[in-house]
Amino acid sequence: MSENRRTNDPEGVRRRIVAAAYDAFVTQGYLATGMLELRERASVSGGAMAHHFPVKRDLGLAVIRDRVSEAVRQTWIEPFHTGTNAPAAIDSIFESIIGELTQNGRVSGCPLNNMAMEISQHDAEMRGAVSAVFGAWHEALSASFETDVKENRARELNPQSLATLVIASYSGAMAMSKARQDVGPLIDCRVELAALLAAKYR
Amino acid sequence: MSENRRTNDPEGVRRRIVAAAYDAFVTQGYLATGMLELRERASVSGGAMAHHFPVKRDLGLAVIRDRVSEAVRQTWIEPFHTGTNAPAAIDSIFESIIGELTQNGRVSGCPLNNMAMEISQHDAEMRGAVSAVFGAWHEALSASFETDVKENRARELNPQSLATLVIASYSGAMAMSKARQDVGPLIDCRVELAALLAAKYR
DNA sequence: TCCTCAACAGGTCGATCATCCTGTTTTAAG
DNA sequence: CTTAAAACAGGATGATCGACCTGTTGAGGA
Repeated sequence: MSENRRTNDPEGVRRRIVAAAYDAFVTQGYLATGMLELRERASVSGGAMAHHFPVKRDLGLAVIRDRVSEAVRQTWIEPFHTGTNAPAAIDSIFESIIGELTQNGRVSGCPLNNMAMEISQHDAEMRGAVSAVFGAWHEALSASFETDVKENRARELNPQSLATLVIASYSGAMAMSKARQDVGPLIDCRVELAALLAAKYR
Repeated sequence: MSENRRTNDPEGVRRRIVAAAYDAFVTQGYLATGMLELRERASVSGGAMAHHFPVKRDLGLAVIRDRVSEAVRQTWIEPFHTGTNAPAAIDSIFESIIGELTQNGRVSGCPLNNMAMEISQHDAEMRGAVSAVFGAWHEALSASFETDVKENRARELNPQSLATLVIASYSGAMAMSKARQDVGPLIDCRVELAALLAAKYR
């Protein structure tokens, strides 16, 4: 009956906060984003914020575990379950990411890498959460390489170290592209990785 | 005659501030380091700090232009002027960095990459300074590759994109090593890059 | 010697930060 | 229906941030 009935939607409020925090952390950084700004972005009161995330650190952990890991999974793990071989999937991922960055005009960087660089020396638990996402990413890639070796699509190939190279070159290229605000480094790495993988897959 | 005679050493004070800021920015990050903390680290008064660096941004620019660029030059550009070919120099650089990180026990990351990730979306001028260092780095590497091609030590090689791959994979591997606090990713990339370059240089 | 300004000392300022507090409303168990 | 706890509202709080202020001391040119 009362008009301004109080919202009582725990999961929804929590999701709104985490979503707003993910956007802000990825585009501006963790430290550069204040809790007050997040309250406004998510349209929640101080009481609601304190209830769901008493300290900022908890929110950082939730963003990594819920959103960042999901983003990595969708863009870098899911494509390897479509049946194609690893080089084709990798090239397709680079292509779509370069396309997205080109059309929206600015490079905000790899979400995982952004979080990793800023927090890994401050908080051991957040560093662990970031490390776990890197681990899952690396595992998916190396498993894909290993499958290709077992099914004789490739040979003379170390799945572990090659997966590391792919992840590292992507992360580094994204960092360079972010610093230059230009997708050139990503394009270069796409070409070089494609040539490198083609050599191993023939 | 007076005992606590005031120090009057502009260059010295400035160098102490920039040195302290470089250490702090690289190990903790730019935003995580306060001006008060830097005053204490460099043992300078608020007046001296305000005189040399009225705003924090000026200090960030000085650190990038004086220290970060010099660090990149010493570790990643100087070795290519010793006469050896590019792959040998690159492998040697990886070896020494891995050795240093292993013996001092912790991974604080690539100074350039640390600064780049944190500030490139906040300040256009600092982003430009970071971008210039990346540019010098890339130019030195690609010039070294080009020399090797001209003198028939290598062929079928794109100096530009290959240089990007080397820088990106190093930066990315350093980011991963920092997140995991383990030099494994750097070792993997060293091995993979050595094999890749060996194939192009035979 | 006088004088000007860079160099430095020490403290202060408002703003913003993350966190916490009291009080009220909703939910759900008993 | 009662009641305890979760969910939320709307501030308040001390700490810390970057920036700045007035005053003093040094160096160097006229």
